Amino acid sequence: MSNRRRDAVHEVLRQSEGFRSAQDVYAEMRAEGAKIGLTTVYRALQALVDNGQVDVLRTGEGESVYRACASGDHHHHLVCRRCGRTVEVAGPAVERWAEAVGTEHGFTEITHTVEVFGTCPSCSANVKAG
Amino acid sequence: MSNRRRDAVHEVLRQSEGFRSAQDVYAEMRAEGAKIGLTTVYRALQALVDNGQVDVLRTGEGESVYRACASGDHHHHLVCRRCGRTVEVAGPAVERWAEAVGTEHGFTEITHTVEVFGTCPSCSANVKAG
DNA sequence: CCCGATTTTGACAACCATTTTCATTTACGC
DNA sequence: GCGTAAATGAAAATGGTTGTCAAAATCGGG
Ligand SMILES: [Zn+2]
Ligand SMILES: [Zn+2]
Ligand SMILES: [Zn+2]
Ligand SMILES: [Zn+2]
Repeated sequence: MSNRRRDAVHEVLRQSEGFRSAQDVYAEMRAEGAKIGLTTVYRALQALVDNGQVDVLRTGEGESVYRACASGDHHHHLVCRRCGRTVEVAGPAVERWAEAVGTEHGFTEITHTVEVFGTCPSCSANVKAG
Repeated sequence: MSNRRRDAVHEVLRQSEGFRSAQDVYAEMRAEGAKIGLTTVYRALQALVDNGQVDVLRTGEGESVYRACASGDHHHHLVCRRCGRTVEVAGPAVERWAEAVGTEHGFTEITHTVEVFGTCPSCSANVKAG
């Protein structure tokens, strides 16, 4: 099932370094002349998430942000809190730990969320130079 | 700096098993006859969080939920996705992993968020019993 | 093509947790 | 008591997200 709008939204995310909000994607597309509505952007993002083609997470301010990740497999993110640059990281150790801590307490169907934040090399440099 | 309202809100959280939303806490206090405003509940919760006396996290639906944790030290949570029952867990391995994965990519000032979800023993039992 | 059926779209309104405003009440120092 | 500063809360504003629904695009025969 293909969809032109959905592909356009997906493409915007592909061109992005880090996570982007729906409003943000919408603004960029409009700025570039695309004739698309905010509602459709939300729907496209939701569809991409449901399809596993895009990762989503919540910011501390309660905003959903999206990213087209290279890997379709389960992974986590190392995000620069200044510029948003994101690196995909695998963490077998964390996967095992989460599973272990869950079963240890008798819990089943264990899932987890893990995000790592920091200041990336270039942003650190800018701060020093700043 | 003491504060009657703040203590009342803190007490409600202490009596709770898992994380509670601001609206939820407010509703309970009103139901018990307390004469308090929603705004004040929000302010009290924020103050408790700033003071490190309460942990906060965001639900998938974008709602902030709060919990009075026994430990003031850095820790994480194992939360039952059905009844909300929460266990505080320490994870030295995760702490080291997060720090390592960050420095490995040249990131500094590394922080992280980790939450583990599952179905607790009693909820599993209830499901089987139907 | 032509038309009716189906899906997609998007302007606008509705939602809802949270924040801001601001007038009133309470607490504190003297 | 009195004056000042802090706390309170009702009501309005905010803002991201979702629901509504009629118009527009797409599809599939005939
Ligand atoms: Zn950066
Ligand atoms: Zn994982
Ligand atoms: Zn449970
Ligand atoms: Zn930790």
